[in-house]
Amino acid sequence: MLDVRTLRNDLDAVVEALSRRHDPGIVAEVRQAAGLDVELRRLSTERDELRSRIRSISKDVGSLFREGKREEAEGLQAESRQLGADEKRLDGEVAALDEALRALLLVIPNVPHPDAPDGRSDADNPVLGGGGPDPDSYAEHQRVPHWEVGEALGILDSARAAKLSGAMFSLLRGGGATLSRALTQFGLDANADAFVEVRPPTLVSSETLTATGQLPKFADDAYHLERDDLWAIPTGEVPLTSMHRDEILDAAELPLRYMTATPCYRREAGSAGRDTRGMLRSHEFDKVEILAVTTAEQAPGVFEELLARAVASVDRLGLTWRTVDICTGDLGQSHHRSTDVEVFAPGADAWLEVSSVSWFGDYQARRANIRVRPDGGGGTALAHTLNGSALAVPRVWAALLEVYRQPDGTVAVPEPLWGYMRGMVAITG
RNA sequence: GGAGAGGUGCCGGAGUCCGGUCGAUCGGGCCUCCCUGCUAAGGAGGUGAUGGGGCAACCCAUCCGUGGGUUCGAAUCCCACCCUCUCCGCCA
Repeated sequence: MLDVRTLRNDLDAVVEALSRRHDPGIVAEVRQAAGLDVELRRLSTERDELRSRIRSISKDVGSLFREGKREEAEGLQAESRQLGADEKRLDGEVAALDEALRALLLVIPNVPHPDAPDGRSDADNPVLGGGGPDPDSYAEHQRVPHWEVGEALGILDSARAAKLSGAMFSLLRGGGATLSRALTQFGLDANADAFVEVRPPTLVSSETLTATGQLPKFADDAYHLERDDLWAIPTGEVPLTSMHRDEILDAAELPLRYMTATPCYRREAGSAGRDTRGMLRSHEFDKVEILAVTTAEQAPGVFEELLARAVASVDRLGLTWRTVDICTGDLGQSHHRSTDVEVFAPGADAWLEVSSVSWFGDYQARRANIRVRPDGGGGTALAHTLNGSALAVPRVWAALLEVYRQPDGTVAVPEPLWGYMRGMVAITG
């Protein structure tokens, strides 16, 4: 959520920044919010003045009664009753305005970072760099899509997954299941030097899902358990960010770094028919997430660190990777600046997004009310939050199946994973 | 799921029966200063958040789990809900 005060003090700058998202509706919402804010302050000042008078009259009533001046006190009571009626009416108006303003602020997206490249869609995202084998260097036997490789080896069973839960769920077995778990462990171990492992709840309250920005705007994308009013998390970012909700942190203890391996649940409401084959898009998948809570000053450096870590893991696995700078039109609602990491899947002949490293500025911290007390003491400031996938298990799993497919149809296990595979160095079905 | 106890400031803990001078006693912690070879002990003062206004000193409002209600006035009375703890039940 944006700071209303920036709308108040420099509306033009906010409008200019948000217009880079190339969505005219947003600008209209911002202007509307600025108008509500003016009205809200006018009315709440009026209300506060009334309250102040009521309080002072009430004090007088108390002392008059004690002095036995009953009649005088009753006169004041009548006056205060009158003021009370006005106060109640005004307070109702203020509450309604406040709610309207908050509702609007919750759907207005974050301002893009000045360095975020301008663009309208993912087609405009510039490639920043890359590594690993040349995408053209892959041999014929590696150009088989993972869903065929997996089904042939009997380690991916989409039919049975559909029997249990419907389309877009996956069921892994044997070496496929082990490989998936190995990737999770590998992703955690790669970051354990600097990140505290957390095993959070994966069913969370509406409040928690609002803090990170999924609610209210993207309710259709998440699974909701109505009876208990709980939501299945779409990413580990959700519980990790809310861990410090409504807390004031000491600047000296920042940055806080957390990592978590969780299942992620997504309804994929707008993606029916896209990537329906294999492991590329699924209602439930595993992911290792890394996250940091920082001061504003620390944020840019930590952003680079998270990105470097996301890249390091796929690079160690021997995959072809590239980083993509997310342009203003493709930036997520809460994102201030984002870089994606993609790996090349020679069988599917596609670049797969395996990580999105994002800096949220104070946008999430304002929703979540995560504050920082500066080193020398003094007033609090909002924290900055950043996160990224350290390892999105199914897509890396998919790329590995294709890249490491041998001419005989078996899949070699890359060396960094050997220790997690119970001695398996190849998946032979 | 059943029964009971409880949620107050950075922490502990009063206040709630009997509404007013209670943003809140007291203690601890923390900060500044004084005293003292150092440290400890001792003494004095200070110490919340949020919103609004003001160049500033400062002023106004809100906050005692949350939301309603009663009242001139609510931490205190009434209603609903949430959470924590203890015991019982159930259970990976």
